[in-house]
Amino acid sequence: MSRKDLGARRTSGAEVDDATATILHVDMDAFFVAVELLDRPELRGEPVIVGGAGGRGVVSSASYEARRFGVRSAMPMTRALQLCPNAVVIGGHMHKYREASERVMAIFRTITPLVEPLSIDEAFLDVSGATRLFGGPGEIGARIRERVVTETGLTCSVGAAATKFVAKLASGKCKPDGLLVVPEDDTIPFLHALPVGALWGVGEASEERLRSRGIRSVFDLAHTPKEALVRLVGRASGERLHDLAWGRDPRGVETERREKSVSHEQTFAVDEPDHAALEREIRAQADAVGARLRRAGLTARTVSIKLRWADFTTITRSKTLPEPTDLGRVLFRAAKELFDAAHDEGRPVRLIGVRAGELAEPGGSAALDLWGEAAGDEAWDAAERTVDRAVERFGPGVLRPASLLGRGERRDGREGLTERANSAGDAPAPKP
DNA sequence: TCTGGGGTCCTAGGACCC
DNA sequence: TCTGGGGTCCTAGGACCC
Repeated sequence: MSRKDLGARRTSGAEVDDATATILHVDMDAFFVAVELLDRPELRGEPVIVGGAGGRGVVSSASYEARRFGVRSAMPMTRALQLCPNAVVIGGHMHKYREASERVMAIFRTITPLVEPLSIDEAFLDVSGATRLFGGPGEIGARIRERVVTETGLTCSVGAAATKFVAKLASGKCKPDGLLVVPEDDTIPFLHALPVGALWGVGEASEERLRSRGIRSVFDLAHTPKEALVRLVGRASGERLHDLAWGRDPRGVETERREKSVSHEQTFAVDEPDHAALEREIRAQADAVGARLRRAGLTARTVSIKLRWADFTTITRSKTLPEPTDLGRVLFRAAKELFDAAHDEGRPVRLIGVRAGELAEPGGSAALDLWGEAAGDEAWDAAERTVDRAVERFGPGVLRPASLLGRGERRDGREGLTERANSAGDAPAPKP
């Protein structure tokens, strides 16, 4: 019996009690490849790989035909082509995948507003409030699968369970093009049969450490004392793993998540030894990061750079800015400082990257930036126009000159601005 | 085989303050 | 005079995920 049949059987009727399995995990099948095949139907049934075609490319997505040869995502392309020399390699088109992703997520949102996109090609849905309208979770899962394929031409797999991580395991288990409901009562036997590596957060390193203590299955994990796990993999992971092994996962479906950092990085086709060339790359990356911050209406308070040498050793260097910023110029200045201190002239660099962290909605700080930009040498009315711009950009509720710019709020010691700003906020003031 | 680009989270140590 | 413990912030590195 194929997995597809299994999925169909499991949800076909009354024999499965799905009332408790109200969290759905929907995962698109070989997503990037599937989107490409919409434009190139003649490749259907062939081994197809989406990924970096160059010497240093890796596999992003592989068709199931290619997977039969052992091709996996994140595998170096050279290796993939050794395993499967006849594979058709397609470079990625992220905009197409993003568009397709939006269409699919929109379908989910017609079922329930409680949708948590987990990545470009998967999402959690809380359907506990949708059962009256659409039937049980199994029925809803089937409906979603049908709608996705008829409306986009893409297939997906759906797992349903009482908790997020079991739903995700379930969708993985019935892939591709399947559906699996794990009722709450079946959770423990379902989990305990899995290898530890199946658990979210157990990668190669943890799996190896656990194996060294004879812990191979989730059953083994569940029957290992929590403190022993903590000693093996750390406090947070140990406690979480122990909970997961007993089906405990209190996380709800969260519709809003705010990004915590924005970054760009680049691996060179050939290692780059030239300091000036590397600096140009950093400048371009810092500008791109700044542009993204401004578009998202965010500011960053930390800047980091990442350097990977020819031998693949990787370092990061970071610093906290005196003021949050969304300006590429400011990000670059900080990044260049870090780079100059970290790079030995002439040492070949494989990868370089810039990241902005500690993001915030620019309640006060970005408004302060605008003030600061204008105030350096500028006249009073220029500063006033800046306030207008800030209000226009962030809304009147955000800018509160008296409290934002009042006593001791400025951390850069530009006293004159504080003084003038105070006057502006409190009462009309004479021009200086 | 030789390892992308975008992220998140955790740990640990040192500085600093109370 | 010498010593403590806790909290917070900053930095670096690493595991992990898609």
